[in-house]
Amino acid sequence: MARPPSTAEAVAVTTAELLTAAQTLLEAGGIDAMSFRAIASQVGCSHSKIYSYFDSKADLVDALRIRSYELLFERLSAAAADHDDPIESLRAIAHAYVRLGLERPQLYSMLYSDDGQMSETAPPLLEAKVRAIGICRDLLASAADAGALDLVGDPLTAAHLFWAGAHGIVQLELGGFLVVGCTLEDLLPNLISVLVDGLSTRATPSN
Amino acid sequence: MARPPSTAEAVAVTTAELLTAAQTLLEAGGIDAMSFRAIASQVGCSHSKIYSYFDSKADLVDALRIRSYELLFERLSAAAADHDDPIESLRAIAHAYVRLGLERPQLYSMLYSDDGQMSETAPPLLEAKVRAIGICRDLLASAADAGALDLVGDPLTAAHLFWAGAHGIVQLELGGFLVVGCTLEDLLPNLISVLVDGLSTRATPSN
DNA sequence: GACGTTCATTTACCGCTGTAAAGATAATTC
DNA sequence: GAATTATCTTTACAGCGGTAAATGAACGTC
Repeated sequence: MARPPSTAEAVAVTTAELLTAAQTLLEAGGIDAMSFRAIASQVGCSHSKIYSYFDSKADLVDALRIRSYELLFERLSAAAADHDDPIESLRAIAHAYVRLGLERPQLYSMLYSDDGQMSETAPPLLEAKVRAIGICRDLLASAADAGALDLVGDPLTAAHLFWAGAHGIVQLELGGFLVVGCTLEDLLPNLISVLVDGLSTRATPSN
Repeated sequence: MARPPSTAEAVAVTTAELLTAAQTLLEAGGIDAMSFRAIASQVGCSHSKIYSYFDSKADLVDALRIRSYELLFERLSAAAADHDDPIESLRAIAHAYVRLGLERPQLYSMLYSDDGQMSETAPPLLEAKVRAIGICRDLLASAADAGALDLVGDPLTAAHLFWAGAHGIVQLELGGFLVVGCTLEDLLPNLISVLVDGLSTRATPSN
């Protein structure tokens, strides 16, 4: 009777194209360079077309956040899989986390920029976060089970301490907050050993 | 022979008025509510007048950042002065830091929002940061001197760990990143004790 | 094959932003 | 009062996110 709507596939393809263009612009020129007009120009369409795929700019940014959390998840998973010892895996994911922040600062900053309040796309965003921090929590639990760590609190709280510390260090570095005399190369190993030591009731100093 | 330029006092007064209006708007309605036109409307002048006192919006925001760092410095100083024991002062400033973030989220978020690159007003901004973190560094040094803490690294690095951890926790809370089952009230005491314990070679578990 | 119908896209417009230049005002000296 | 100069307001502009009307293209039906 009428023209059938686009297939879900076609929509997904276009959505991915838009997100890729947005990400490219973001990483090349910062958040201000990621305008609807610039995205449209990049993919060769009008800016109004984007509204057929995202209700608002906040929604597009949320979708880009989810995508970035999945990238983070992959990086952390790969880093964790490189080691058998859970403590070594913890070190590895901490380094991988910081590395992502340093290599792709604009993408990283976007992860934590709260454009006003939580948007409607919040549930999948939360899932992406939970999966990412779940890696850290599971490693801590494994380390505790294996006796390599005497965890005082629960693993989830401990994982949040790792998360907060790693994020804090990255943000201090990216924002130029590190006071002269203190470098990220100093901070990261210190943070890891301090957390590993401090999270144990019987602290055993490590390197 | 001609109209004399405004006195430095008058300029300072108007500058302060503009900053106060900007801060009010920021804390009431978020960063988007802090437009030049809104600021001008608040102080009763035209929006272009602001350019006689700040070269750009980035400069105005930088000035507001410096002002906010001074507020942070005062809060931390007051918190530290409340105790004789440097370790207790450390706990106090950590709580004061987090409290400021929770009480004034918009102001706090602005402290760490890097509008593009470092602006021209960077030097005074850096000074404000150094003064703020200096409080923490001095307390750590005092604790180490008094034998209350066996500091492994130098106090400045340790202070950055406190800073990074506290900032990370605040940002996780403000951004709604805390996974269900983990609250800020759990995290903050944990962070403090973990850092205090972990920063000592001979860790002595505390509450 | 021409016709409506329906979706997809473009065009045009709105109010807003930061910014810059032009015009008006106010304050001083002669 | 005239001239001068600093300050302020007005006006204008390009770009933004967002919306609605106008256009274009693909389809099922006759």
